[in-house]
Amino acid sequence: MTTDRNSATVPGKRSTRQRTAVAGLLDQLADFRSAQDLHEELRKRGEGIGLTTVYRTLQSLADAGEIDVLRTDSGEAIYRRCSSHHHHHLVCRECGHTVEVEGPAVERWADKVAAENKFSQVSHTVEIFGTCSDCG
Amino acid sequence: MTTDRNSATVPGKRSTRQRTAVAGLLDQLADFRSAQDLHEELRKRGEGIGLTTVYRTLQSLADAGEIDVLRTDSGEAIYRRCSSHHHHHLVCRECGHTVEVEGPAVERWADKVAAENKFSQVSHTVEIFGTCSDCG
DNA sequence: TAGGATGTTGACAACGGTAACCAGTTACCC
DNA sequence: GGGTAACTGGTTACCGTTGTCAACATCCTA
Repeated sequence: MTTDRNSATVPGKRSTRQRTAVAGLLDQLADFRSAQDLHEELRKRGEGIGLTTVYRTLQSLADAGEIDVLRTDSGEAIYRRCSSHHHHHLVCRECGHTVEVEGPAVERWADKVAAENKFSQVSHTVEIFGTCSDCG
Repeated sequence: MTTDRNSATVPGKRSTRQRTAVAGLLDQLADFRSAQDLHEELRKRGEGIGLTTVYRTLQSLADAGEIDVLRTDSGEAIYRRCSSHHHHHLVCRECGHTVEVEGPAVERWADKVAAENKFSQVSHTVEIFGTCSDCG
């Protein structure tokens, strides 16, 4: 263990009850969730926390690379605590269940395509959506 | 030529001046553009057309598979006329310049990963973003 | 080709997710 | 413990997008 993953906070930020609660909830959940979803869950658990604070906290966690952000078809942002190394996702459309996947060949392919077309500062999004065996 | 690509309209829909204008503009543009962007461009060209109509037309074109839809980091939808076969995009973050790319190996990889995890009805999004040589 | 049924348009209002504001509160450092 | 700078959260504002509905255009039929 290189870092303390639980109750992980963003360096340079103060440790508050609210931030701890958001980080802690994300640690427990395996699926991608929307900000409003997380806010509702926190209140359901008795955490007094404002929606604004949830948005702010998620944003700073995302900026710090602590969590991953995806967009649903409707354009809503969804968040999930992920491992720190580069990876992609296999996400169930029904329940949000997520599997982290790796594809070294895909990384190489993307870099090659970008280079062939003289693009620089390359990033890519690769997400696979489907219906998981529980929902199938 | 199997189908008439220019002035392409959606089957079952009436052919109106506004729909023709939107489809025609998309035919001319090589880059991904937002609905508001397209609306502004059409008005600049003297086309009387409402923003609502632009949104509706883009939606029906997208539903019919006539155009591709992507989401920017900010969640805004952007649209582009694309070839009909399955492909992905290499998109310039600065100017929206787009290159259609293919990656058979990526398709196979995505299918394999999904199958290994027992996911069905699989789709995937693969987009590469970077800075093109003109903007670099 | 006229006339009507029905799909389409567009100004406007509403909506939903997200971000800005700012006064009150809290964590951190000495 | 006390000062200060960061944080919180209710509220308001924002922005992309969609719903509404009366006026209108298209297309079919006679």
